[in-house]
This record gives sequence, structure tokens and C-alpha cells, in this order.
Amino acid sequence: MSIKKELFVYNSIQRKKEKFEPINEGFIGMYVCGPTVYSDVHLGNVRTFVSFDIIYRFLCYLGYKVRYVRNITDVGHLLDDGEDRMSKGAKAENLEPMEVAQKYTNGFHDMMRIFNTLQPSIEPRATGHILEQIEMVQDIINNGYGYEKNGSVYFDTVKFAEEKKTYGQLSGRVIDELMAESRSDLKNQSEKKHPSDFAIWMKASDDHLMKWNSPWSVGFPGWHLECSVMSTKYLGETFDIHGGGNDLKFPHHENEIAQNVGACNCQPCRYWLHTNMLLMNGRKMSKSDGNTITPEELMTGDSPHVSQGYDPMVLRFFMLQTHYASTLDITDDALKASEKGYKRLMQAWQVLQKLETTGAGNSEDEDVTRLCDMVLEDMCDDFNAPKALSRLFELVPKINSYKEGHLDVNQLSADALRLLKETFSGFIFDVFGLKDVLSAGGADNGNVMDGLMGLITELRQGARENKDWSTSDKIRDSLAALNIQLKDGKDGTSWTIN
RNA sequence: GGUCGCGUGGCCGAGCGGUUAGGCAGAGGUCUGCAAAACCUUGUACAGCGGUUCGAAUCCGCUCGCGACCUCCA
Repeated sequence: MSIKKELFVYNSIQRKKEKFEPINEGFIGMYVCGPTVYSDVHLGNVRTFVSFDIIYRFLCYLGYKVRYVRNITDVGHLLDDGEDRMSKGAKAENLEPMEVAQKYTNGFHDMMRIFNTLQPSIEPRATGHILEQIEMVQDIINNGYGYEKNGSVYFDTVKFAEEKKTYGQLSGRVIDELMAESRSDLKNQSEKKHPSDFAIWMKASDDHLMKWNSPWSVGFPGWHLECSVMSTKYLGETFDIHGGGNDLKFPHHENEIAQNVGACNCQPCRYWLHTNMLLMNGRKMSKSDGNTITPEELMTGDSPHVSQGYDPMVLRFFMLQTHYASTLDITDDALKASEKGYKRLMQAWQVLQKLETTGAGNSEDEDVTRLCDMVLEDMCDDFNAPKALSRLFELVPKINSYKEGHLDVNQLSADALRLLKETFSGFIFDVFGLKDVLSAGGADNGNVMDGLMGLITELRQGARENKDWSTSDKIRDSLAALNIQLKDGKDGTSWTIN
């Protein structure tokens, strides 16, 4: 069932917000540049993939059938000295290149699971598509945009720019400037016609570990090629959405476009979405100056940058409070605030689940339905999760008031209450991808826990009725030490795990 | 140096021409055996200087500050 709502997205290549219209009604093809698996997952990766996870989830929520392709780059990524990242990792650790790739792919998958991201529909690997990459190189050569030199093949950016007038459109670059500024000592510059040309096939040196046969040499594909090839293979020559981190705009995405246009004379996609960078304490994360924190350190609190460990769901909530296209600045204070906000939201959900109405009136309906509608509307406005979240928070005091009797829950029709419940669970869990870690602890033995807590609160209630405050306070304090918080309300005592 | 973006109350962070964002922290109150939780009330912020406009945080210009990309990067 699809939800009738117009979606608007900020299209990086047009530099403006546009109405989203899929190529095939009801279906969406989305390609997101995945990680290069040569080292442990960086926290910045997490932010990017969580952002696209929310976008993917929301598109599904709207009723689209989405094919979500996110690649694993396990070859073809050059370092400054021309060495492949995978080979370098392998030599350093004395492992097979594929062993390195597998190890970090596993680590990446573990982290994605920890942060509760959905798996992509297809997760192709660059090394699994060498033949297709060779074919695309040939296509590019046939179309006159590639030339061979000493066994390597380069993309002719100058000719392409002159004929197609699109090179530099995405990143806002002018080829004259690129020529003037490219470093001349990198990547076999002497073999290129122009410094801005880039390799689409590289001849391998004798000691290079990862190499394949090709019409030009025993070598390996250039970095940008695998995305052009795999997106085309699984989503078609032109598909709907291409995403990635802001830092990939140039050169990666720019060159990807050049390759696709150069090979098939068509744009790879209609909408380019770019997520912004993750900062810490106002600066880009950088290993060299110590301004960095790993996902593990963030969870355990084992870092000078944080005062405590944070649950992955707290970090996910924290990310939701900032638009995907804005920089996100991690600070300990901001994380602490998010932790409290997250718990407040989850507790409201627990309260909401238990609410029932006789539907005697409907004076509350208007407020509630309006806010629920706005949650959807905000997400349809370029996936504005922070704004949508704020609507949910406007509903929190209402939910609590219904429970406490400050507002009459019976002034809510059954339909409106159902909408409220569906909106909360739909957005918090299905779209935002949060998990309720507050109640998750007792999920397996919920009945035992409920029974025990029922017994304890009953005993404490007896003590309270006898004004035996020392006993009732001892129970409360002892439970507090176990992170179980008692809340004495009008209708008895409730409890939550913190 | 080139290209692009950003500067919002104590902190984080939406808004992008006129209407309460929201979270966290703070203050006052209600409730409570005391607490906690919850609820109610409360803050009059948009880097600076000009300009456009009936009206600007929101548009334009300049100044200052910050960041990203230009080289591997999510």
C-alpha cells in the first residue's frame, strides 16, 4: 500500500530541491557508494550509511519497491604512491588481499548490524566485476574517450569536457583549473595527455598482488570504474538515486559520471544525494592530530573525548537530530543530551502502547492528527528527520498527559489513537530505525521480570501504607542501584530500566 | 590560491521573507510521605556593518570567524 505524498529531494547536481519522480512508477533504484575495506570502519562511514539507511527505510515506508545497491570496494583504490590499498593492507599484515578484504567486510557488516541498518538488496564487490569493468573500459575507448599508454588506459577528460560539456558539473569544477592544479608527481602523470585525466585501467607492476588479464596489460581497474559498472549492471544505465558522502563528489562521482556518459552517452542517475561530514569538537576527525574516536570507543566510553559510553541507538538518535546534508558535530555534551532525549521518547512510546480510549469525544483529534500528518510531511521534504522528530516530541507531553489524566484520553477517537500509535511505531522503529533498548533487556524473560517487579512493588506498597518509609526507600534505592527506576503515580507504581 | 558551504538563546540543532521548532541544561509552580518521573509556566536567540522590503534570522553587498573539497577519504 503506498502513501500518497509528494516527495522533494535536494539534487546535488542541480543544486536545488526537486520533486522526486521515479523512472518507473512505484519502483526506485538507489546506489550508494560503500566502503573500501582496507581498515576498520570509521565513525564517518557509520553516519553516511545510517543516513542512507533512513532514506531507504523512508522510501520503503512510502510504499516504493526499492532496490538498494551498496558496493564493497576491494580493489582499485590507489594511495599516493600508486599502491593499491588492499595490497598495502595485505603486505602490512602478511595476509592474502582477499583475506584483508573479508576481515574488514565482516567488521563493516558487524557495525552496520550494531547500528541497526537494513541490509542492501545487493552488495556487489569490485573484484567480482572485473570482466564488466574491462568491457566498460573498451566501450569508453571505442567511443573515443579513453586512450592506452604503456598498458594503462586513461580517460580523456579534455576531449570529454569539450564534447559533452558536463565534466565538472557536479563538483563545480572547471577543467582549466584542474589542469593547472593537479599535482604532476602523482599516478604516472607523464603517461597522461593531461593532468586531469584519470586511469580506468592500470598496468600492474611485477610485485603487485591483485591483478587480472586484460586486452591492455595484466593489471587492475581504476578506482571510479567499479561504481559505474555495478550501478549499470544492477540498476540500469540510468537509475533514480545515487548517494554517497560529500567528499566523494570530486573526483569519484565526477569521474563516475564521465565514465557512464563516456560509455553509454547517458547520465547514470536522475538524483544525486550527498551526506555531509562528521566532525568532532568542531573539526574534521583526523587520526594524525588525535581528533578521532572509533565506534567501539564511543560505545565503551574508552576515549578522552567522551565521559561515558553511549548506546548505538543513542548515537543513531543523535544523528537524527541533524539533517543529513549538514555537518554533524560530535561533542560529549550533545551526546549526553541525546541520551536523555532518546529515553524520553522511548518512555513515551511505552506509555502510548498502553493507552486506550472509549472514544467518547474527539476534541483531541485535530491536534494529534495534525502533528502526525506533519511528521510525514517533514520527511517528504528532503528527509528532514530532525523536524519530523520534533513533531514526535510535541506529541510526547500529550501522551504523558493522557496517562496522567491532565488531558482526557477519551477525547481521542479510536481512529486518532490508532493513527498516533501507528505514527510513533512507524517512524521511530520502521523509518528512523531506532530500537527500544530500555525494554529490550527484559524482552526474553519479560514475564519473569514483570512478575518479580509486580511482587516487589506490591510489597513496597504495603510498607508505604504502613508508613514504613525506611523499607520503601530501601527497596527504591536498591532497585535504583540496579538501574531500575520506580515512579510513584496516582494509579500505583510503575518502573523502567534505565 | 581556486570552488562550495556555514556562523541561530548556556549546549546541540530545525527554520530560509510575516506565525511557538524540538532536545538537553536553568528558573518558578502542580503532584508526592520524601524523592524521582510526569505535567504547566518561563527564556525573546539569529556573527558584525550596510542595503532591498510595509516587514529579514530568512534576499543582496561588504567585513570578521569557521569548515569541507581541490590529494586517499563516507
